[in-house]
Amino acid sequence: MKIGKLSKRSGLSAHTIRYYERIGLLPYAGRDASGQRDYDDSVLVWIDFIGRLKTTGMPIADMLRYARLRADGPGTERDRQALLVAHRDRVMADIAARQAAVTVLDKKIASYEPNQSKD
Amino acid sequence: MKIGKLSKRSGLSAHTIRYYERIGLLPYAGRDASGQRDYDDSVLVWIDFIGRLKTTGMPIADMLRYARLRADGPGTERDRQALLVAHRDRVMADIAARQAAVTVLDKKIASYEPNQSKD
DNA sequence: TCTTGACTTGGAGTTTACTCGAAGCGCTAG
DNA sequence: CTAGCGCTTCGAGTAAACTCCAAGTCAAGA
Repeated sequence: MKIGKLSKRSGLSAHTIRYYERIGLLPYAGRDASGQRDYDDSVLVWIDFIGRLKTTGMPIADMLRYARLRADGPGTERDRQALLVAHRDRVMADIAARQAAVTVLDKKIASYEPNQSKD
Repeated sequence: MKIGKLSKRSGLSAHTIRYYERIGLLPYAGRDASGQRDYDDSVLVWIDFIGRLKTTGMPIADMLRYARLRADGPGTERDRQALLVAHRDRVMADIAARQAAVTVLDKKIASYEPNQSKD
């Protein structure tokens, strides 16, 4: 699969895919005879995972640390787990803060309601 | 209250407070005899509210639109409500996406657990 | 054969939201 | 009375994460 196809399938722009490769967030893709990147489906799994990290607000620098541990292979599992646990805890706190904010928003929204039921 | 005190009480830096005033997110503060900003407590309520909007990822441009409607006074309630409702819906979708991501993270975290209970 | 469109690289530009610096003025504690 | 802190304005600088551009290559279809 070439970069255009991967772009469509992953939802990332071709620009972004090259950028991610450049900074090391995506593994260096093999090139075909004419120098174009050639991907197999397995990269989609990784892109989906880093997409989850991104959705939850992890900075690229942290994703890179995870990616490097992963690339270092066996022996790094504990570190990888610790990294994810710390992140998950931050995410849960963040979700709680957003939910609290929604409560405030809901009150404000209700306050704009013409109070039609006074009985 | 001067800017230093407000900074401590609001959690925003003095720089940020001036920046917010400059762009119109905070109302133009009255100055005392020597030209220094003088605040009363009511501004804290507004700062708290825009803090909620910020927590939920609203861009400053959108907060500005809300702030302007608010400044325009009566007659804009419907627009303000609509703006907040649209935002709240986005926030709820966002929270759901984060929660789904946490589920994925939890699975990944569990997969790093040395599987000690096999029975 | 010619053209079209996707691809390559390196580097520059963009957006958002701050964040800081410079130069200067005024209140207050020692 | 003077040192120093906190304030003023305006403008420049920063960080993150893309996003785009220029110049060139390559393969496939009319």
